[in-house]
Amino acid sequence: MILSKTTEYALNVLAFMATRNKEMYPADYLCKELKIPRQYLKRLLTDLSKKGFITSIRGRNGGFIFSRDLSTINFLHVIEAMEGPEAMNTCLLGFTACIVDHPCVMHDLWTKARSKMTETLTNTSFADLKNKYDKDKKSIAQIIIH
Amino acid sequence: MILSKTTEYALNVLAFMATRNKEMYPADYLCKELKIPRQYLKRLLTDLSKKGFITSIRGRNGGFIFSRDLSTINFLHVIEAMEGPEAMNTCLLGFTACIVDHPCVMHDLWTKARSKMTETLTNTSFADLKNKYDKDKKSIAQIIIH
DNA sequence: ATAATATACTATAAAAAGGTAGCATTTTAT
DNA sequence: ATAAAATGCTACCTTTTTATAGTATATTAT
Repeated sequence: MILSKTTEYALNVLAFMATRNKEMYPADYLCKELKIPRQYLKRLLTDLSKKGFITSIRGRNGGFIFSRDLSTINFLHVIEAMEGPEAMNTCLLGFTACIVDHPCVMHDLWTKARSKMTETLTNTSFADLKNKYDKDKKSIAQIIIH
Repeated sequence: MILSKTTEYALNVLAFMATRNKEMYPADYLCKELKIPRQYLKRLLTDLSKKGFITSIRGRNGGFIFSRDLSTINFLHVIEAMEGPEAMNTCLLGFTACIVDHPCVMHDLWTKARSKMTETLTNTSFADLKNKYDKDKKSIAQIIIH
């Protein structure tokens, strides 16, 4: 499963923000915690806020917060926002003409297997992530290591 | 699902070679049929032969043929050979430290969903692909459109 | 007011992926 | 032998992705 580094960063940032209980996440703080290149992360954060996942607050004491309830954002939302709406919908063989009317040889098999995955990505919101994190924290010392 | 273009080309070429009944596939022929950039494809074919999927035969009347039985090559083999052995095994959140001892928050869920997919890729050999192609060819006019 | 601390923007550099061109080498039909 | 037809190799170019630097703008504690 290969997502672009940028998408991984995005999921990483949002997962971090979702599981901590801070009121505000300044870029520099996130940068330090997640070891993502400073300027690149800043641009990513601006991008994520333009995409409606987080809200930016400028000025002293500013930073970023989620702009809507964690339960309304799932993993597929983020992946598709970053990689394009068709990212999880492409033909395994790369045939542009592989569509319902003219499926390629792998079509049925692939669609079935892939849908299992996107199902998971759709059914998991960042609220679920937070719940799991809060629950597991008690038993496992370090869940996200960074 | 995002594979690199090169990996898509690789699957495309091998799927094509597996389903046609030619004795030999010269690079120029594959290039014309599959519309993959000529020189790039040549390099890819050399690469695929070095990786043991196909054998190159030089000189007049040369070209490429599968170097082993179609039933011994599955889709995961090719994807991992192209993208690296860990390609289908990476953490969704991109945490390098997400391992069995210290799983990340998404680990269980993700591993489960993903394994459904790799299972399909493992269980489908290029012989299966050929069988499916031969069977479907009768009912669907054009299965692989290019 | 002003200094401190944020994000926003723009331009550019570096690295990786994708693609091109030309020539060398190998094989075989003639 | 030789020409044709194939792969092999190397160097380079283009595009995309990732990363950096510097400056502008906004907000607020003091």
